[in-house]
Amino acid sequence: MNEAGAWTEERVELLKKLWNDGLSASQIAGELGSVTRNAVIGKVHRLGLSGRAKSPTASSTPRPARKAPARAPSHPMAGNAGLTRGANALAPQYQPEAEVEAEAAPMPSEDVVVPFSERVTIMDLREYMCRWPMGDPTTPEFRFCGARSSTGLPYCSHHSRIAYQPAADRRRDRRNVGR
DNA sequence: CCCTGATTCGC
DNA sequence: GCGAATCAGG
Repeated sequence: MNEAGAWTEERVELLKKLWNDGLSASQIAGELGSVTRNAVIGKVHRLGLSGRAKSPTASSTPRPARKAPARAPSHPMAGNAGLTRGANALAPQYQPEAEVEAEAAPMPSEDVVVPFSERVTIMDLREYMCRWPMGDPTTPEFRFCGARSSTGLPYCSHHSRIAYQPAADRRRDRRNVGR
């Protein structure tokens, strides 16, 4: 029996295939199962596949050898509270590369349903909150989406798609993202 | 707040 | 060789 988590020929081939196809490490990890995205990335690098189609900024990629916390961080970052991320195996989006669809609707007036509980006023608006305007700005009932937005972006992932009109999202069968 | 890949380093 | 922890960017 093949041990789950062992890099067999099949898994490596699938890994290379998916990686070459443009899938993200987390997605590949989710597809393979029993492996985290870190494992996938680690294997990818080990195979020498790193950099499938990333920015040419590689030239300016100084790798200052980090300190030496390695795996035994005597003390975490000074003042880091609630930052418990790390091996997050998730499958968010999936974009092969040529997913053209004639789904270019004439802009459906965002019939998106945003929970009121999510809506916030300018006072409660945070940097990481979606600034998608909702309602009439001239009325006191004007609110913002308030959903979490990718740092740097003014809107949440959902409204970003509407704002920038990239393309339709392609759902991907997600497996157990346990570990 | 979330995600992405890249790198390091203990096992 | 493997992968968690961590970094750095988006």
